[in-house]
Amino acid sequence: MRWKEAADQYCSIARALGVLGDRWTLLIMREAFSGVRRFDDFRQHLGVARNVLTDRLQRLVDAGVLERRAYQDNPPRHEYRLTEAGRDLNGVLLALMGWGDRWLTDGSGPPMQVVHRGCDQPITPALVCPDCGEPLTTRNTQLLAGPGLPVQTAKEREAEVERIRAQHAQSEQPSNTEA
Amino acid sequence: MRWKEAADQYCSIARALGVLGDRWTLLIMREAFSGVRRFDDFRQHLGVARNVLTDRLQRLVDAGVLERRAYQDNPPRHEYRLTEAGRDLNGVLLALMGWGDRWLTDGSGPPMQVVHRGCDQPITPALVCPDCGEPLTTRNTQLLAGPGLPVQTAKEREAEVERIRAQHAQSEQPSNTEA
DNA sequence: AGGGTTAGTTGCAAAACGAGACTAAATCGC
DNA sequence: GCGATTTAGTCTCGTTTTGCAACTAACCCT
Repeated sequence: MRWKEAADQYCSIARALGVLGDRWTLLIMREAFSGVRRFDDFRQHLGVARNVLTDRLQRLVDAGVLERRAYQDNPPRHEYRLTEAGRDLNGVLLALMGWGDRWLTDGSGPPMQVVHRGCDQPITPALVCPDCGEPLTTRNTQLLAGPGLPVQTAKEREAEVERIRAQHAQSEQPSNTEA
Repeated sequence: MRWKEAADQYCSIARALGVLGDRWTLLIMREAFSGVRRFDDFRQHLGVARNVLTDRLQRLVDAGVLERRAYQDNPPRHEYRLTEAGRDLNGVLLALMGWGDRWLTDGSGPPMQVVHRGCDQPITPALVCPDCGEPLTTRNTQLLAGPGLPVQTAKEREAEVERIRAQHAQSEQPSNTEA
């Protein structure tokens, strides 16, 4: 995959990563969420090289995640603001933060905490079924082909899943009572 | 930032991205979630270079997200399996997929759909407050310093947030009724 | 013995990145 | 009025990281 092809894949994760999937982009978004709008502030907070920052901001603007707008005319100066699509990345960032809190802690607790206005105390955001409110896990969810997946592709994937499932039989044999 | 420093930052997003934040890693995890365990299957599904895949798998094992275990002895062959930390990335991947579904669609609908066993119909996972069940947005949540953040760092950040908030006053002036 | 399978390693060329110098246009201090 | 400063970049160059293809290793099948 030569990375332009990300958008062509029949997978929203791949598409999303085509926009967001490099070392800096999601950190840039984190800064944007914390209110940063200006080139030099992004640069200093992150320590990212100028040319790289230029490139990433441009991509994010192209992807419709940030908006470049003038905040003064003389001399012309621009700032980068979250669009609605950008604001909608909230969930991705919270999910990442939660995972980091749970698995990459140094023992002193989370560096930052989410507070829900109204409840007014630290929470750990939960990913739930919008219908019944139950938390979603690997075991109680399933990924099925949607309308955006061509039938041919769906069939090929189904066959591949079958082939791989067959491998699992082999691995489970060595006296493993484990799931 | 020279990328070893990710783990040292007082930010769980940065820490998480220190493990997951490159072009391939989250795609590798997507494959792992779909049941893939073997080197050559990862390689063929993703089209990633062998040496890069070797490196990424090793990092994921070091990070405790995947586990490398033998599935046969003669010749020795290994497979890569999700650990509990790996399985817990479910939320991150679902968040990414949801965002991609909403903002990077080609008009034909989502390629894949989440089905909650029990409800048995396609859902869009929701990120909610675990206490009251209300959906979390940028506007009804707040990030505050947690116990893992040194007081000195917290103070510095507070001052910086203040400086940046001052910039916003300038931007809002040009006859913008917008929030 | 020859070919196939699986999980890599190695070497080399191409692309991406990092650091710092440099530019442009206007304002600030004096 | 003049040099320093601010902001948002661009340019250059040396280092890293990738991608690709060839090769290795250890075993199986026929």
